[in-house]
Amino acid sequence: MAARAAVHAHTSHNHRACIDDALATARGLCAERGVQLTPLREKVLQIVWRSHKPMGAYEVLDELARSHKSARPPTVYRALDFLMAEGLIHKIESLNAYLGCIEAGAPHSGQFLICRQCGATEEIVDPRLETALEAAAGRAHFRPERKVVEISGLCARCGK
Amino acid sequence: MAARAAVHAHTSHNHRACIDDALATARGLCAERGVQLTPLREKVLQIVWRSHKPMGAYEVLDELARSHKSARPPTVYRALDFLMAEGLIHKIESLNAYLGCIEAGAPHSGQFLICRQCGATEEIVDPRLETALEAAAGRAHFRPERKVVEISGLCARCGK
DNA sequence: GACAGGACTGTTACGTTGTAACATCCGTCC
DNA sequence: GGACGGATGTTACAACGTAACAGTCCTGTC
Ligand SMILES: [Zn+2]
Ligand SMILES: [Zn+2]
Ligand SMILES: [Zn+2]
Ligand SMILES: [Zn+2]
Repeated sequence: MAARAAVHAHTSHNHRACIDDALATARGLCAERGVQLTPLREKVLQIVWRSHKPMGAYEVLDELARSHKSARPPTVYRALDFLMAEGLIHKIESLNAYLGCIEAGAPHSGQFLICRQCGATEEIVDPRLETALEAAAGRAHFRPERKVVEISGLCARCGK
Repeated sequence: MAARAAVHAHTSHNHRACIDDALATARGLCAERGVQLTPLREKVLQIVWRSHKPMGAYEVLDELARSHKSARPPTVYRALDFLMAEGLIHKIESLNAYLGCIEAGAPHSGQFLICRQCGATEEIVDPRLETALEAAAGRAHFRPERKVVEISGLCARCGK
């Protein structure tokens, strides 16, 4: 797998590299696992990765339909479901939208920082926060499986 | 404000007391703030509090319509929006459903433990987790405003 | 080569969740 | 009385998501 640059969603950067990296990683993981990253699924992944802003399913559909006339809601949702199952994208529950995963291959629920100003959403992988979540659940005698953490506010750039 | 029993959502308890307490607290807070907890809004709050399972807006609507023939989606969404604005209920984003707040009056984003087996959802107010969220955001130079924390899994009872 | 099975995609139709926009009602203030 | 602001009534629609069945394509088997 290609080395991953430490890019922050809200900063300007060579986003082409983000996309190429995500696609290469996805191809590698799917090959390893013996699942099919079909052209359709890859195209949807590419569309989701067009930016660091979570993208709604119908927005993906509109994009997809430009090159794929037969695209319908199930087309998109099936691809999104596949990509989520393989850990290649996340759903942002508070926005009903989807975002490329920056740590594909390492199973995890995402932790997200969503800028309400610019929309850029950064996935963080913070072991201390993960520990705190486990501990909080443990104190309540709860066995956690999926952890949704979505923090909205202002990113470094928009926060002045 | 009435003293609040430390009740866990998944355990059996005198739920009537939960409801009475929530309504009393709501009336007190709205009076203090000079906002109107109208009969309609109070009824919706009561319906949301019927259980410790998050309730969908259309489920609320069905209940409400039994006693309020003119109820329509906007009727319910306006009441839910008011109750959220006053911090009397929370929206559970991962379920598109609504839950009574156990700490009304103390402004906070909720932290929730959602049992996938029995559906009971417990709101926790865990200062250590809160601190960890703030710290994680801070390390990313992010200024948090709203924090969505929804942990799904098995509650103490369902986890065997 | 026929054929059964499985994975993927096409297609139609519908279910669920949420909102815009405008009308009406009602109490308060001048 | 008349203007206003807050709350509710009412219609229509937008946005998000899924069920169900049909077609395609590949592959393994006989
Ligand atoms: Zn990028
Ligand atoms: Zn991720
Ligand atoms: Zn209770
Ligand atoms: Zn609360």
